[in-house]
Amino acid sequence: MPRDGTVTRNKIMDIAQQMVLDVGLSGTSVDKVIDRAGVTKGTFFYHFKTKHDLAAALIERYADQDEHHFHDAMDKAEQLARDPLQQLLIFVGLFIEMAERLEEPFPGCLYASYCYQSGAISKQSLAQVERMMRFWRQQLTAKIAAVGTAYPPRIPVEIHQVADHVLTTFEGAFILAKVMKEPKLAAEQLVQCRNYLELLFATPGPRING
Amino acid sequence: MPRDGTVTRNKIMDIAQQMVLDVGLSGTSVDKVIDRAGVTKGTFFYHFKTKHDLAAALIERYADQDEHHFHDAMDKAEQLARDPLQQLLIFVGLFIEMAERLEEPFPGCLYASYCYQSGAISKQSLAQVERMMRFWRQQLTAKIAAVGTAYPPRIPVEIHQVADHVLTTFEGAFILAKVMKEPKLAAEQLVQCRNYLELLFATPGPRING
DNA sequence: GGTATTACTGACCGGCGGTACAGTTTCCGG
DNA sequence: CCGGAAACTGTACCGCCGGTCAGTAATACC
Repeated sequence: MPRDGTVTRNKIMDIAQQMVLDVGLSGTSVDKVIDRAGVTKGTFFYHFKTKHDLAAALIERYADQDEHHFHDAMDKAEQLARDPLQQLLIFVGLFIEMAERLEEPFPGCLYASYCYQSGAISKQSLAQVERMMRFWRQQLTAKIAAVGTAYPPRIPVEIHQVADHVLTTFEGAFILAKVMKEPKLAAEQLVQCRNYLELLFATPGPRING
Repeated sequence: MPRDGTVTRNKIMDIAQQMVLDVGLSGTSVDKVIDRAGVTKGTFFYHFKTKHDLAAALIERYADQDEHHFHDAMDKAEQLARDPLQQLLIFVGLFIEMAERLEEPFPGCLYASYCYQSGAISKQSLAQVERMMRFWRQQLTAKIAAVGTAYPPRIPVEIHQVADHVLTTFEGAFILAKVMKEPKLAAEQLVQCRNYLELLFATPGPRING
């Protein structure tokens, strides 16, 4: 047998994540996972002590990827512009571009999946989800605070609530897109979010759109 | 035994809905439901042919209540103002008031729960969820279209996408609030949504906030 | 070339899951 | 007061579920 077990481990995780996003963690049976992955039960429990262990591994990997996506987009945005408002709008714009590329009804967000099964998820995995949401809030709050000093908001707002609205839009849009079977919906809703940011911090002067 | 079975039936449904929102449908076992409801298994399957039958009954009842809430709020808004923009802002405002009253981390939305378990839910129940979301879209699109003719949007938008943003905010905010354990978050995010509507349709003239 | 370690197999188990069903109590119309 | 429907009970069934374990194949190292 080959020596590198990470291949098998990743295959199991890929299939499991797919299933979790489809039927939830409780609905995802080990039997079905190993069946689709083409491995035996012994293999599964060699890589993961328990089913909760798998769930923890899934959310950890997902959070890692998420954090990388965030930094990639933010770095890119900060390279493309010096003005904080432009950076913010570009940041959201990059995710709009990504969302626009989606053709089929995409799987959804693992954070939301865990959230709506919270009673069946370990405290640690739940804490990981919360940590990631606070990460988004913190990072975006910092950026938007910088925007706010340069461009006074046209309506008095709490900066961190504006930051939260970006994540809110993500999570909400995923649900709408899934239910309505309209992949484009995610991008459309992010556009609304960007519109809000644009209007909120727009200088009253010349013109907004162009 | 009492003749009115609807009491028992409702008790089962109440407990089941609570559990579904906590652990998902797959995680909600009939055994636990009847245990908490204090009835026997036979009783359960007298009222519901199958577990999927219960799920269908739950979403049907939920949709009914949802539709009533919608109409209640819209009727009230239309009574309190004649201007469509004011009606729209009041409509959202009424939901903000409701959300502000929440003290503890509230249960969440059944639509979202079903959405993130779609593979384990019957086509009919899923169709019901989709129908309700299209109901919201349609109703709000009509109202916002009226607003749009009176107040030209400051950014060119598709009206139905603006309508969708209200539902998007609801669904997204529920998730954030649950994960962060901040009940107030739902209200805060609806405020952001109202801000967007306000800014989008504001007359450029005198002032927005007051 | 032997040995320790890693990667994997496949059979097995106790329990809980949803479901069926035959019987029992309650109540209402006639 | 009696038949019959509605509401409910108790139990038994069986498949699937998460998890265990003893064993085997392949490789890495010495």
